[in-house]
Amino acid sequence: MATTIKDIVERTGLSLGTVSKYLNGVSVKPKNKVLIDEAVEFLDFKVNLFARGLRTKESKSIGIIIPSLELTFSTKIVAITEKYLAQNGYVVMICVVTGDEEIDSEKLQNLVNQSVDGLLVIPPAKNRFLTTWLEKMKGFIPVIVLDRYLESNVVFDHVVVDNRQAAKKAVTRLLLKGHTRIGIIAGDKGGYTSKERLLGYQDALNSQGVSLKPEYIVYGDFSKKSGYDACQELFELQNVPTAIFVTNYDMTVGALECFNSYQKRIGEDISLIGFDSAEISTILTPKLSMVIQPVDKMAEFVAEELLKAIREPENVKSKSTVFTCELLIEDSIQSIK
Amino acid sequence: MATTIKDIVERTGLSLGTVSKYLNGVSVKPKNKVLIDEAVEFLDFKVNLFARGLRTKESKSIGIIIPSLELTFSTKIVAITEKYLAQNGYVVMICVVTGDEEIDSEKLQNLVNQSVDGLLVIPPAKNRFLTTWLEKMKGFIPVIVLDRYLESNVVFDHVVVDNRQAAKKAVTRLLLKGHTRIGIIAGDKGGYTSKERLLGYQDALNSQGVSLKPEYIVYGDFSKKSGYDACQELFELQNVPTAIFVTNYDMTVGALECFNSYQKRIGEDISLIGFDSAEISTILTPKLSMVIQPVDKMAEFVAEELLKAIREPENVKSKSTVFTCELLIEDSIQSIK
DNA sequence: TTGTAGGCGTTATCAG
DNA sequence: CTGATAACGCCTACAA
Repeated sequence: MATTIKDIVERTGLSLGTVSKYLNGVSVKPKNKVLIDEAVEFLDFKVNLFARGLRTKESKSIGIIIPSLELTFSTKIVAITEKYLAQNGYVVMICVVTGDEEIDSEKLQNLVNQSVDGLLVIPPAKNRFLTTWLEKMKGFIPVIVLDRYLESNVVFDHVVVDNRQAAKKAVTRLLLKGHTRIGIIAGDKGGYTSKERLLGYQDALNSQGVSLKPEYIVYGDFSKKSGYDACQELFELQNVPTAIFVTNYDMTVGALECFNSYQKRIGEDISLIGFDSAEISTILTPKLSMVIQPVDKMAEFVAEELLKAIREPENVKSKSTVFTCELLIEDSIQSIK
Repeated sequence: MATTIKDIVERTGLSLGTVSKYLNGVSVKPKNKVLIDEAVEFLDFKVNLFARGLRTKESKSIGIIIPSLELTFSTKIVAITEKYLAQNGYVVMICVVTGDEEIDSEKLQNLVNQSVDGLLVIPPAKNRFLTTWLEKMKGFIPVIVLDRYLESNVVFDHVVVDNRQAAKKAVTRLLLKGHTRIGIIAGDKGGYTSKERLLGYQDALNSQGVSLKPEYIVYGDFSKKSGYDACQELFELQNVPTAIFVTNYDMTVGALECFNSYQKRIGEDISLIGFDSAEISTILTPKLSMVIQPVDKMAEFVAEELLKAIREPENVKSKSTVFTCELLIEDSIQSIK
């Protein structure tokens, strides 16, 4: 392995400084340029990032902290940012956090030990520990937080979606189709995203003058299983809702399974709107209506933002950026006759 | 940032060597132990992996090379290995390769520049370039190849699934239900996985004495769209098959969309067996029959294997490990009356 | 534009 | 068991 700058020096007869400088973009005599290029090629030279990092403190790597890789949302964010960052010479390190402090603290430790140049974070529902950890990190490297706000006195750079508006739009659509008994499968009671989506639900009811029935609000925890359970709860009400709004992807899958178990037909028996992934929509009969987050745009935005922050740390100001969701309407919602 | 061993030295009055050794597990006087521990705690010392790496050549990181993050198979492998490796102090770097030589070569370059300690590879269909690149790497760090064999004179450590057997089992099941007009949506013509699964299909027909009809074999490229197109092709045959076997996840999704477009009912109109993901199975009505790869087991196995290879490079021998798929039977296949 | 030399934070060797 | 000292490979003043 290991051909070093010294080898280049030997082959070219130039000095260490000159070679190093050229390798870092400082201009040298055209003749030497050719000389070095040839040597680099011939010796198959690669910089040793350890040595470079020891001096520069830069690792050319980005840490991505996510709650799971089994959620299309996180996965897509990773996929797209990886592509973008790679184009700029960065490598992406994955760190899946669970919310369990003991496990997470060690993993985060490993990550920061690698001296990542920046952090992209999709916080899990339970993020107390992560938040305080990030507060410490923020002093040293850029941190961008995606998807949900962190409850912290420190101001982070946030990129989120207009959850409340999106939920309102979805539920309003149901109302306009004549539904009044509308169930909502909300996320965990405390969570920001969860709260916002629930507020949107209430907004919609309010603005259409439909009264809120508490039994139609069921809480899950954004997991598939909780979606199933919540859906079941709704099915077993005296007055089963005529439409259900599920507020994230996994719970949508859970609810669909529940529809299956109870042999309820989507649309015909009960209308359904899900969240997040268009892909799942198209394989169902009828197709599923969905609130779609602009994941691609968001991912590209955060990647750009992060690179900017790394390159020009001086003029970074933490701000909130809000993206708008789209409503995909299919036959899974039908009019009440 | 940056508290270094020197700071510990200052605080404890010990020497650099002693502190470093203790930090690396060499035993020291109990009294000094306490002293160092206290200082580490107090000063919040963290090793600088740049400096360490410069000496040891180890980065405590693993590179994972995958064709996509949007395939459950790859994603799951990443998720599970990340968990396992993290427990052992390793960090995971993602590198998505496309098959496009120009892009890939740069990304792979970045990855190896990070001096990863090992490589976990799920090769894309087009892997000529990757293969020659891996051949070079194999001399320096452990490489484990997952999912498909590489066509190379160099012997790699391979972990695959009994594709042929699995396909045979699936198709046999269809035959036993009385189907004789069985379509197969195969992957790309050249690919290893693709070929094996097709061979299994042929095995099944042969062993049941059913003659092979070429028009029932349609090739895709393992992408969703190609699954749709292939399925369409089958639908438009004079003699539409009574059952279809789709040979990977994405094409299964594509085929399902096609069923939707053509208003074909799964099971009732045409029986269907898909590949890979149990999750998708349960949200459909009727549930989808599937060939299920033991992803979890495989992932854990490769992670262990890789760590072993890193720790004891001396007694590594490249071998092939084959895992067995399971057949999940649901109502998406029905008997021919 | 080029060359020289010092140091980044660790580990490893070798005496003590 | 402990302590000094020399690398590891690169960048970056500074001087030429």
